[in-house]
Amino acid sequence: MDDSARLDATFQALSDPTRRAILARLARDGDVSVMELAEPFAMSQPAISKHLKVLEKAGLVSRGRDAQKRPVHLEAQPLAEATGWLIDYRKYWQAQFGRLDDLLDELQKLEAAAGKN
Amino acid sequence: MDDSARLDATFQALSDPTRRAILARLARDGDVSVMELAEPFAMSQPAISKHLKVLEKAGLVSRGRDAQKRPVHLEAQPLAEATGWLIDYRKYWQAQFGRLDDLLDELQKLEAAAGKN
DNA sequence: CATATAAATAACTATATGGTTTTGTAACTG
DNA sequence: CAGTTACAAAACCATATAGTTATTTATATG
Repeated sequence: MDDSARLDATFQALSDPTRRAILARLARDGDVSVMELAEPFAMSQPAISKHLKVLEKAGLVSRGRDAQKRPVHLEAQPLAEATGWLIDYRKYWQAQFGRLDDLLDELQKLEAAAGKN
Repeated sequence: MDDSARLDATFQALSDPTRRAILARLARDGDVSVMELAEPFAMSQPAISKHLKVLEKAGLVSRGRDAQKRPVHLEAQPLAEATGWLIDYRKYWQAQFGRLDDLLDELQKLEAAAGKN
């Protein structure tokens, strides 16, 4: 898989709110089993397993083994690559916020208002 | 469209190499007509128009009017929001970059100065 | 007015995506 | 060994996506 295809897979994986929520959960709680991940969602276990397969193909998670459980682990490398792509555009989006600290302020407002996705 | 849906649309728009190339072209050359955008691709004009519709729905481009031409303009706001989402994971991906460029340096300085994290 | 250019729209096709329910399997437990 | 838990795999369905060719619309020009 070349760089472009990896970015395809990463952005595609990030384009679903369930998958972003899974990543957020892993960032908060560390490794989590599939059942524990599925619990908050109004969705069947196989649906979550499918989302995990998408995340795994993008390299955003890896799987371990603990008895019957397959703990899911966050892998940040693709997030770094996606960020790297976006950083090339910073001169365009920086202007939207004026200065960097304005960006941070804006982010905090967005998160406070949205309750973090 | 709420924050989550906007992120969906943004990441989904960014998940295609043709659309990323279009954004890169607009960042380099400024506003560009549809025909000029289509030229480098082995793809029909309607296919490019469809990609532009995806980008426009995500708010990543806007359209002007110049005689028959509909110049395409880069809109960076959604890139800022996507970057904002990724920045929440920086502690995971920071290690991946050796020497970071000025954005991240500045981010770290700001945070250090503010006594955060 | 007739024609050319730029782009959008329509109609169609093939494949991908996101969900379901059902079934299968690997590992523990009594 | 029988049952349970945790998960994956299969089969199916509806909708979305990415492309095509053909047609239409808007604007400009001879």
